[in-house]
Amino acid sequence: MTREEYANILIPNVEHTREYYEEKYQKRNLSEGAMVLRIGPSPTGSVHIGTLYQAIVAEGFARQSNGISFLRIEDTDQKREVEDGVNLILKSLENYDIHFNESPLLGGEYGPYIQSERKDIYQAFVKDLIIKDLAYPSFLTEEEKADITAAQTKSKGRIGYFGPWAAKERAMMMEEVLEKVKLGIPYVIRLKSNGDFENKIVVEDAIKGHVEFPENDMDIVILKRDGLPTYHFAHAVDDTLMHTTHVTRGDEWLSSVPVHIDLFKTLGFAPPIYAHLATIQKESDGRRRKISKRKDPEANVLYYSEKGIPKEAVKIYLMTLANSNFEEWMIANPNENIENFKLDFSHMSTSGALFDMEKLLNISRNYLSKISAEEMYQKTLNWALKYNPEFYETLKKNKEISIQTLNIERESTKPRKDFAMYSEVEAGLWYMYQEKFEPTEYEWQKITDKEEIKTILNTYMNEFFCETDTEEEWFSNVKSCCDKLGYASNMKEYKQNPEKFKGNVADVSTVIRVALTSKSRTPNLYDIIRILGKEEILRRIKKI
RNA sequence: GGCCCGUUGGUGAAGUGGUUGAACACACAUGCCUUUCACGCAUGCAUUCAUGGGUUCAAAUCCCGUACGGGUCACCA
Repeated sequence: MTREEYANILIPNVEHTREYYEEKYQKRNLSEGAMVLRIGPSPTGSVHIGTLYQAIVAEGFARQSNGISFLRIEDTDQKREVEDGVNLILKSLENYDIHFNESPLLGGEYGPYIQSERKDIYQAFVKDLIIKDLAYPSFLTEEEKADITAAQTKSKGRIGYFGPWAAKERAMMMEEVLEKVKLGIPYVIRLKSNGDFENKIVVEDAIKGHVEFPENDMDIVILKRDGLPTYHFAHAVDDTLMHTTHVTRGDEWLSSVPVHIDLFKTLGFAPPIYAHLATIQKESDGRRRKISKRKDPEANVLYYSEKGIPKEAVKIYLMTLANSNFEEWMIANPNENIENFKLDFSHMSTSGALFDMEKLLNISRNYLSKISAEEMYQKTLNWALKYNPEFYETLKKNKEISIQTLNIERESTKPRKDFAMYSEVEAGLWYMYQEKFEPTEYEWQKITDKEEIKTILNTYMNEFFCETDTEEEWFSNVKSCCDKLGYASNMKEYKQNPEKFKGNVADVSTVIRVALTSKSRTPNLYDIIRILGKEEILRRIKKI
């Protein structure tokens, strides 16, 4: 029996050969320096913040080098796959305006872009390795594996399937193997590693720099019982056939690099450039760890949608984590599109950053303060449609007043920074709506005496209020009102002799403010008065 | 346990042997401005770069040890 016939029995029904696929996926025709990067999420649910981070990085490098970025769904673990997982990923990334050149939806010359649809490709390469005696079937049961690990732990040796531990199965005769196959004993295919643990290999990681490892000598599984490849094998085959130039991925993969180098060598491939990104971390109970979807709500990108944290802010924040010089660049180029920032591996952190919600919200506040009131309204409306239907209706009904209110002190060089999330907008707008103004309490400050409040409001409305006043006129009228009632209209004078006055202009303004809005903190009172209009003001004052 | 990576204020960090008395941003504190709030402005916040040694005229930067943190050692990615 030839090795080819042998391989055919071990991996039956493989349509094409390795040569066929190598011929099919020709080198990409790209300009000098063009980078090809990929992002390979598993369809295990909604997108992780780390996946978004990697997507931004991969897409950015590709775009800036006139290269290619593509999305490849890594669904070789069918147990973990969730319903509609592929769609969830596609939608979330689209929502963040990350545009790949190739993906399962867009297609492309190097597809399929879903690993489970590439089964034949992997098997063709595995078959080739078996023919060349570089891979072999392994019938090891769970118990046998556990026994090996136990023995290795006991003798304080290295853990894994290598050297003496693998010798027996490595040396198994074809006949013996075929007999087991005939009996229906399940098996996987393992790599027959030629590595030597005593040898050192050196890898130049684009981020971590010079890293030295012992050579891999583990006979790792390359094809699982279900006929699908392991991550390691799929990585070597796919990134070669898809002509990836730079593999960006989380640094939890760093210690797998020797395995991957071994695989590339055995397959006769040239390895790509690796760039291991530090993972985003989270601190809990005084310990740092990788941010996790299971434990940390903010690890899930859906969280930001729900809270109404703008996607633009999330992207900016992730950019500050990606490149330490990004923030400075952004301050120096306030009107530039962030996509024009040139990413650079040398400015990427080698150690994982703690996720900083405060910082994100600050970025968000700045971002939202700079967009137009119209845009702010529209974005809030979009958010509310999905997450706050009641507020959506109110917003829709009160479009003009909402935009006017959102515009208070906005179109200046130093706009207000009231909102970090769309979900906060309601708290800043409700008191402006006629039908919603049913305050449960008034936040009176220094002046709380009912009679005094009444006096102030009546005097102001009857003698000093004029609907057509400019802001200067308006405020000077407020001051006149103060003079009449024994309050200081000039703050400096008041500070010099506070005992000479009942209070000051701030106290009087506050009474008017609280009477009209129920709140002690609001944007500019003059603008609020203009927006509400005389009729509504009178109604609100009468209410008190 | 083996292997690997990391360690500069509360946080992200700049820093590549000598204008660093350690930038910048967030947070925090105080003050100023001010009709509230927000904005803005000013000041403060690491006598020191995990730690011990070494090299050097000179070290956060180079070398070695130690400690601590993280990752990995699956038919998961």
